[in-house]
Amino acid sequence: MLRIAKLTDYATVLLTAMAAEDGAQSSAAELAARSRLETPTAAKVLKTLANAGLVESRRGAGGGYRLARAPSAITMADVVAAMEGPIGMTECVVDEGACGHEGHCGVQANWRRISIAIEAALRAVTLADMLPKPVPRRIPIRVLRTDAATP
Amino acid sequence: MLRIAKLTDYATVLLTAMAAEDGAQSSAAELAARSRLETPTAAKVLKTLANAGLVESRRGAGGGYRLARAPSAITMADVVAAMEGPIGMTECVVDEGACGHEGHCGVQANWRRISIAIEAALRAVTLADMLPKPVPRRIPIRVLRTDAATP
DNA sequence: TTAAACAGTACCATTCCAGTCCTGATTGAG
DNA sequence: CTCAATCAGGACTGGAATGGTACTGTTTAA
Repeated sequence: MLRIAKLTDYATVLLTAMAAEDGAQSSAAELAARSRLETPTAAKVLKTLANAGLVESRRGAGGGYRLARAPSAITMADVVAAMEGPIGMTECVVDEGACGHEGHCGVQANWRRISIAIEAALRAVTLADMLPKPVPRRIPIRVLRTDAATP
Repeated sequence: MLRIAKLTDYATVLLTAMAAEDGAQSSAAELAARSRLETPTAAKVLKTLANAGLVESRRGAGGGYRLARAPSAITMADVVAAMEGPIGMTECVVDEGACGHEGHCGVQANWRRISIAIEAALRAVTLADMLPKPVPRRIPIRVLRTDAATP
């Protein structure tokens, strides 16, 4: 049904919990409790987010996680890419040469256009927008005219 | 990586093959050969598309499939929905009450907004656009302001 | 009557995902 | 200096979903 992975959803929940505390730092266990997730699961997600550079970690006693940037500077495209890898609706958008149908496939270029449009949609929504009581926003998006001739 | 199912991709390939022959009718085996897919796989996809009403089938000798509407009247949102069910980035967008975190989840409404925007992006691209040598198009999309207060 | 072709269902093998656990490295506090 | 808290990094497992395939039945034209 074209959905994000559960862990990606958890990531947004954890990130909004971190955004709500405005720069403070919390341990994985604290964030898990506040987000009502199991601690090991939350820890796994936070590690992934740290590797992607979306959150900063401090080890040792009194350590924890906090956002690496302002909530308005973290987009949903960042989160999805951090958890699931590069965004692409089809295999061939991400891994060129993995499909076997390339060369005689007429829809490849068009799926690439659509993927770019959807990534733009995700990039237009920031973590700040995901906080409860969302700010009304309009998100203009256009699909590129061609693959190569991008202005 | 936020991708459509392989069968959905096959569906677009088969549908473009049908669009290219402009109203004529072909058997599943013919379409499979033209699309370089295995016949049983193509047949499975075509059956699903027929159930969804995107293609019309005729049984018996000389039967086959053809598009149920003009290529410009079939959108990628139709195709994805036909193959994968209702479009929604998270469980709770599609199956309300299946998550257990509903009620205390602050991101639910926002994922719904994003899902609507992405569905709009898919609805803006038609089968006619997916044919080789795509028509240049711009696809304006906006995320709804709220869930309920939709004009 | 027969053969072509779709319809429906069931099945299996593989892959992927979610969740958990364990061990090691780092750091602050006593 | 020692200890406890905390993150880092794999490894592992159960279950679900995906994708292919096969089989049987039904419809239709010749």
